[in-house]
Amino acid sequence: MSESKPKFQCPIESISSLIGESWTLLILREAFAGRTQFKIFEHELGIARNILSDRLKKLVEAGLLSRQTNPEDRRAVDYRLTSKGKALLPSLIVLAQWANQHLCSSNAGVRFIDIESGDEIAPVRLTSGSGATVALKNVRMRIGDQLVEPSVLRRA
Amino acid sequence: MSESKPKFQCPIESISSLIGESWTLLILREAFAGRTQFKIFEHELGIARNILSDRLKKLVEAGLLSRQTNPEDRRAVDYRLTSKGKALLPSLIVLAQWANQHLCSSNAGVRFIDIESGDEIAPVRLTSGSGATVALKNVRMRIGDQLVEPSVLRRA
DNA sequence: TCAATTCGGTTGCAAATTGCAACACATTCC
DNA sequence: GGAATGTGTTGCAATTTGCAACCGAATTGA
Repeated sequence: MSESKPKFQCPIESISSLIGESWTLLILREAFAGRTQFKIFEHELGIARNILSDRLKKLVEAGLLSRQTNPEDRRAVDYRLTSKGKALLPSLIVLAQWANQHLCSSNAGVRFIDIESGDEIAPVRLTSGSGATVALKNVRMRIGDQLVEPSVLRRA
Repeated sequence: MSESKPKFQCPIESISSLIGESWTLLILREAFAGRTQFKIFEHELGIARNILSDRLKKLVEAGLLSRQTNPEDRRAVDYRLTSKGKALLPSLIVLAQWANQHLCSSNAGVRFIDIESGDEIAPVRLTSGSGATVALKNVRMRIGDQLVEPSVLRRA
């Protein structure tokens, strides 16, 4: 009764079970900002320790973070982004770009820059196989081999 | 005691308060798939009606969805993506691309295509101002005017 | 025309999740 | 050795979610 579409394993659904949980996206932000320690996560986020513990465990299980005792202080633990976790950075950037444009009036928020050029990462473009830019209105969702309604972007 | 960084309004934080809530991302998926009715959302997602009601209200308040009585059946309500909501599509696509690559073993999930070319939307690239591709390892987070630790992408 | 059905909610209550504070265990510092 | 630190865990209160029953307005249909 709870699943009406068991046919396809949906990527949005699977990622939703990760970042759709409270705190997880913010923990990832901290990880991308270079934070690795439990104590730092706790302090930066103001999150309850049991919840932080739970989220870190889940992120490790999901393979986004690695958990390793800090060699210099064996009380401490380093939570580091795995390559799988790092691969999520573009998502974070696109989300931040959207939020900077549509939610945060001031532009003082988090930004992402290319250390080689010093430039800020440019607004992400959707492209087709040929590399041509694809306009939002020309994007359709395909589920399995079936196109969903073209009415999605009809009205405001 | 809960906020240690009140200086900057963080875009990740603001978007986390939206899509970091259970169901919201899935509701948006359904909206992008062209669904507009309460009853359909409920049926497709298997979500409790009070929660669905709450989430739709929040999405309308946040300006991602518009709420309009259906002119043909005045019992029904159309929830439609606003332009602000539509602008979130690239985020959804990038998240889905990540999940398709890193979470969903089978490639049978949701996909996004360009109706002009018929091609699937290509993997999103990060670019600098000049349009050159930026490698993940060259991306740094900037908070306000301060670069955060360069150690982020150090080890696996 | 008037009863039954549908749509989009709301309400009350049980179950699950989150937050808080205290505790525990190993390591490190002094 | 004793105190402090880092990373948890545990128990309990508060909040959120899920479920089922109810409700009013609009529609259907006999």
